[in-house]
Amino acid sequence: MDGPLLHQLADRLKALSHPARLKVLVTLAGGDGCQCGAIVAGLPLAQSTVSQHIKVLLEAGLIRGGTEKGRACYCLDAEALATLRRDLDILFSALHAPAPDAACEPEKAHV
Amino acid sequence: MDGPLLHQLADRLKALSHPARLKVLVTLAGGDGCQCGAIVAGLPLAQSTVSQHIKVLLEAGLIRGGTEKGRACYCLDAEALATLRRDLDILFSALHAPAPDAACEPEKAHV
DNA sequence: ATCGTTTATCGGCGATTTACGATGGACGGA
DNA sequence: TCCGTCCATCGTAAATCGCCGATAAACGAT
Repeated sequence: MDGPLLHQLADRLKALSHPARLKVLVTLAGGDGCQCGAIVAGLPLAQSTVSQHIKVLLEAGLIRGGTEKGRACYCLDAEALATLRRDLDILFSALHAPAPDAACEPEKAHV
Repeated sequence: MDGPLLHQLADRLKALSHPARLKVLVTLAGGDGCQCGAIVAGLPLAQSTVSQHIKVLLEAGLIRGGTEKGRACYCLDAEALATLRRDLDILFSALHAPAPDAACEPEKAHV
């Protein structure tokens, strides 16, 4: 887990760090098809705003698609999502503290 | 995966969506102890900036600790990290497209 | 040819983020 | 006591974000 790797991971996490964008992903996975209209309908946001969120997900490489013939058509990039999931697993594995002597519990707060 | 859940997950992901903060977590897991000084030394940032990143992680509940006696002492919140990992697993599971008829490949780009 | 629909992009606004230096408090050592 | 170190906080500047309405492009239908 060195510098560039963390940077790249942070970028993808940033794309996920907004409820609207998470909802877009879940909606796309819902099989309701790929229409953008359906996505807009499911969010309390203006169409232009949703379009921008989609753009963020596209640029992060988490979804694929575009506008084919007047109609938009987006879908999850399963491969990218799998890669992200794997990278997160690596991160969380790296985050397993190696038996800390419990020397770090200032107050543990109102237990 | 409904609204509030996505919102709460997005908040935690936001805390992770910066390379410096990821590095802080990895450093804390490195067992180098909990010193803030060690963290600052490992980052190309000013001490005040690092302190703010630590604050973000604290507020997200991903790390615990504080300043005990002049010296700072932080450590990963293993429980919170485990919860986050589980929530991410739920998300990624929800993101498994249910056999999309491959009807969504506008151009697949320059293959 | 003209409309209505769908979607992306532009311009702008307020809020938030990221970064820094400076300041101040708490502590240990000389 | 007087420094030096360590850390959090404040104030601030620059950049980015999140949102919107308006607009424009592409298309189908009339």
